[in-house]
Amino acid sequence: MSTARERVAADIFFALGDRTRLSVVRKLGAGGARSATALSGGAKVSRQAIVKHLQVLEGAGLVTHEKRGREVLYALEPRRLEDARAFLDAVSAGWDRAIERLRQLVEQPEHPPGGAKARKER
Amino acid sequence: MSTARERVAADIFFALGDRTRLSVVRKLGAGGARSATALSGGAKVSRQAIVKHLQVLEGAGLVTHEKRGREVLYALEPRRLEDARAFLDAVSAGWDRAIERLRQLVEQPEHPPGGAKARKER
DNA sequence: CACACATGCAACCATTTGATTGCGAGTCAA
DNA sequence: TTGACTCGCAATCAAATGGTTGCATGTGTG
Repeated sequence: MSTARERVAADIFFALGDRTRLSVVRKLGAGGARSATALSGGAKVSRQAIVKHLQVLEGAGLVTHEKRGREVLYALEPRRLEDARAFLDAVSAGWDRAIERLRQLVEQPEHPPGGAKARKER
Repeated sequence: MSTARERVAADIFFALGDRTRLSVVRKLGAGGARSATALSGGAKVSRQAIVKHLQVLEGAGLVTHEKRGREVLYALEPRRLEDARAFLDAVSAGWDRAIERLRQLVEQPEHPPGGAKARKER
């Protein structure tokens, strides 16, 4: 039952599936922890928009926050990125196996398992 | 810069950031090419919903379609998954470097390497 | 204290998303 | 030809999303 893990993966991918959020993730990955105000500096959207995006990222577990005096620093959580990568790897691996099975069927059309799903020439 | 690539990555992640679509991707990865009707068999949504999701996936380059008689078979495009993984790797690598720089600053606050790069936090 | 700065909260808005339904058209087999 | 099956298109709709603005609160510094 990969349903639970699948939901987690969907949350992660959803969080990454926005240009503004992806830009935030890249900035955090490249430069370390920063505040929402600092992050909104180079962005084209307002600070509040950045804050909402950070909340989405944190909801997906990709980011954590820490109060530091009067400001709040957000930092990347690279383990979550690892989870996303694991999902991609799993799908890719399954696809490779499927391709291999298909090739074996094509190269050895001895006795198809059941239904005659053969293609017709017209 | 990386803006163009970032947009592509965002499209890929967006396409993967939906539970129904992610389920479709996993099914295609596990079982090979299938039609939209076949994919909607086990799903909780209608065929048209699946078709729309497949169009989103195809728009992100994650899936291709091929007409096969009266039905249309959709197949996974694993190279696009590779692109997504590459992005995750790049962010993780950048994060590792950032951590390393930070640790060096903490352990040796004497003379930072190089010049006055960008350690002006506000 | 007073001021500047950073955050938090809430209301509000336009657009997008995800999904449904109905119907017309193409394709295959009996 | 007829019937069964699959696909594509269009209209429609509720909810989510991304964004803004205004204002109140908290925090550090001179």
